[in-house]
Amino acid sequence: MSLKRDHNRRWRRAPEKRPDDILDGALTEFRARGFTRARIEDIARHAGLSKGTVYLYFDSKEDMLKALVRRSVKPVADSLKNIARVMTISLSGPDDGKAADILRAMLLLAAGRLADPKTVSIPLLVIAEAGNFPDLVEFYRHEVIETAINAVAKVISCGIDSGEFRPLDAQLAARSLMGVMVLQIIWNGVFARPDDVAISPEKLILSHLGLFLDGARSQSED
Amino acid sequence: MSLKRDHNRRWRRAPEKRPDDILDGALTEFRARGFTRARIEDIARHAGLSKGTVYLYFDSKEDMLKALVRRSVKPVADSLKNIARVMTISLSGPDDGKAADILRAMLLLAAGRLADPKTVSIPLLVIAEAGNFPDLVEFYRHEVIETAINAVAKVISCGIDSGEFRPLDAQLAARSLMGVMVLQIIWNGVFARPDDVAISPEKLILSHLGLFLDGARSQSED
Amino acid sequence: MSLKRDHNRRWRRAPEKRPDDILDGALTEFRARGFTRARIEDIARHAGLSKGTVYLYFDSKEDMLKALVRRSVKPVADSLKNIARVMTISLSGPDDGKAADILRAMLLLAAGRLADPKTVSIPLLVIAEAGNFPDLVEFYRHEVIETAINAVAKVISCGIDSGEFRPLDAQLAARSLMGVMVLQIIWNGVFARPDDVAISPEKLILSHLGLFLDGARSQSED
Amino acid sequence: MSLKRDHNRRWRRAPEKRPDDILDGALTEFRARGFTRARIEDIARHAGLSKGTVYLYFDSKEDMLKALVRRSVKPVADSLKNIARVMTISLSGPDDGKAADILRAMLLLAAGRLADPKTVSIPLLVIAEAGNFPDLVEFYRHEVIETAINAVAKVISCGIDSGEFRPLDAQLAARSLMGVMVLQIIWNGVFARPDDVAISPEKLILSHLGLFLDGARSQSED
DNA sequence: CATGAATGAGCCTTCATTCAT
DNA sequence: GATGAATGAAGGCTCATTCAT
Repeated sequence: MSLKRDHNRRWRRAPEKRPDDILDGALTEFRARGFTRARIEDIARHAGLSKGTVYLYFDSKEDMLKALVRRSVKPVADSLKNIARVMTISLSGPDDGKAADILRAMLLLAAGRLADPKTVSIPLLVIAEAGNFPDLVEFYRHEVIETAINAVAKVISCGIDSGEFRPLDAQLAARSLMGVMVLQIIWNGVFARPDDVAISPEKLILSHLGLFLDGARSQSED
Repeated sequence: MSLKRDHNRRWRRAPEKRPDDILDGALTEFRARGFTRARIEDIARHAGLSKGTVYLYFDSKEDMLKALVRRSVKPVADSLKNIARVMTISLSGPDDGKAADILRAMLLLAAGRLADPKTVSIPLLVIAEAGNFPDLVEFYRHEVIETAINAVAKVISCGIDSGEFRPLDAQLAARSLMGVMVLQIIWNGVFARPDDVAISPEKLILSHLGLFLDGARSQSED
Repeated sequence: MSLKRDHNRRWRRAPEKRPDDILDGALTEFRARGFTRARIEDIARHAGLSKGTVYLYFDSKEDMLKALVRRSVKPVADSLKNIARVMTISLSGPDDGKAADILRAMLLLAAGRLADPKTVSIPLLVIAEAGNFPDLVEFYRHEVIETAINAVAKVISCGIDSGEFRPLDAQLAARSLMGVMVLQIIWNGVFARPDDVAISPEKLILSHLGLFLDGARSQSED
Repeated sequence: MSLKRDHNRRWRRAPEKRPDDILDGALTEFRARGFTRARIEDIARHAGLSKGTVYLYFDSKEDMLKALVRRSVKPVADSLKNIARVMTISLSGPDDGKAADILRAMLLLAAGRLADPKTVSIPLLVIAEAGNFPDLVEFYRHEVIETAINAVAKVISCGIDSGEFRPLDAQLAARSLMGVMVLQIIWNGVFARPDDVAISPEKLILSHLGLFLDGARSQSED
């Protein structure tokens, strides 16, 4: 048994996981060196494969990028499904603060994702390569950004309708709410250093939500 | 033959403005095709120069990127100087809403900048090339991000101290305030389409500020 | 799982015919895409086999090409044997026109072959890959070209000796006779389009032979 | 003066001749190793240039092949123009043997070209790469083959009309006439060895023409 | 100073060949 | 025997940079 160990360096991982392993490697390299400068050979090495092998799973480097973004969309969709569930539960609860609770659930869920560098890297990649892959940008905008903003805006609208919030432009308010997350993605993915006192996403988001909700509930004094 | 020399040459600018022209061209190309894929020849053409000539002004493509970012820092510093002036004026005014007014001035100033694509492109470029130029990132973090956040946080702190705002974590609150701007930069620079109904930066920021200020002034109900 | 093994496999031929099937596939691909660009996998598919399997029958792609040419030599040898038979028969016939009859038989036999694209492709392949396989060229020259030309030249010599033809350089005259066939091979294999009014090889050859024989029989007026 | 000799190996040849030098190198390599296996670097070396430089003159390897064929068409057109001149002169001469003289002039002109390996290589290249470049084949067929065959056929037709030749299918007869040349191109370009007793193109063609003319003038006995 | 021809390092992609199953 | 996943050499093309003019 142990004799077969690492024989000729073939067959290291379960073949079924190859595409995913490759995408992980691609993500790492794309983020570290940018799409253009990332070398297929390095990506392959991350997955314990040789250069040529990745072409058994992906047609081109561009294809990898697209698969990467596509793969990152699923979690967003799943998240939104979860939120819908929270929403349903919440709607059957007591009358006050429903929208607030849902928004909190949404943002905390998102905050949870911010901890995973793999998740955070994708939007950064899309941003970095925007100029070269307009269709990718369009896809991401539609499947992630608009989907998420609209979901938040809808909850805010409900809150306004039920009188929980004062009248607001829901689209703008949604952006007010989402902005911090974007800032945090950029911060963590681009500017944060290992030696930084990491800002807790939860704290940040609860603080933000506190300000937002108080503001949204108050009668504007301005 | 030699009579033809120097004809149909385009629009020879004052040599003193050359570096700036080149940087403008570089910015355009860097944003359109990414740093790696941008070609020196195209950058040169934007400035009405030939390939070789840009090397009289910059040592390398990398050098151009760094100069570009360095150049973009000045406006930020200038802005903050302006804010300091506003602050001084405001402090000599009536007692209420001073911090609020300063914050409004700061954000509107920033909102004004968001309209200029040239300004907006720089942070996107830094984000895109973060992996390849750590020192650039560090420079930008220190000279722009931290400077700006700290300025905002300081004003918020003043507002808290004067009782204008309820007790808040000024750093977190500053991020709450700045987030929308980051979101807007990303949106305009990456995802917005020409046919979009453009979101007015002023409206967005005033809406955001309204929520923030109301929230910051209220006694938290949460 | 293991139950599915060996299903939807295509049409398993008798293993004895494999090499020939493979060579047929190789010929098809070599002609369609050139030797270098032909892919083993495609060749294998033509024979209903998988990539690896062809290596059980041939050592390399180069080996396939050589086998292909070797295989094409047999029909030439067979043809010449047939001609020898015709010659024998003819020799026992009446005295006039013997050489002419033999030449006619030879050319018509060859003309028959010109209709088969598989036959015609081989010399084209040899021509195309001449630079890369000098030994192949040498082999083909010796086994096919020289053999055929010499056979024709020999018949012409007989015709001269018997007075049927005027004195001629038999080698040159043989080339005069064979040239049209080469032209026709090139034309059909390279330049002819599907929508062309196909030139009948028989007509062409009989016309050619008519000219040649009249010329060879006449006393030169030039 | 001699100090500048070979300085940094730049500027060896007259730049105006570069494209032609490159094409010569390409022709050499294409013939020696086939289009696919020919390496740009080797082609460049033939012209005393580096790899990248050839891309200043040609867009791609394919482009070189096309330019090569295009370049080879001009001599053919020029030849045919020359023949037209010969034809005009001949027509004003004595009545007998006009068509024969013109055909002799045409074939001898062509025979002269056969001595130049550069000329002979082109059709071989077209034949070798036919499968990969159908448009090139079409171009060559139209601009060279059909043009030449039609020119010959036209002269033969004149000869028939004037009673110089017996009734013949001019298209087939033209092929009878041209075939030897094709054979000779193939022979010289593919099968001939340095140690062969070279067949003189003139002898071959005069012999061929002798047979052809005698045959064409005689009243068919067959 | 300005030019742009020339250079050559760099990398994606293909595919013949191998070999564990 | 048969398979097809894996390997890695090879080469076309791009473009930052240099430098003779």
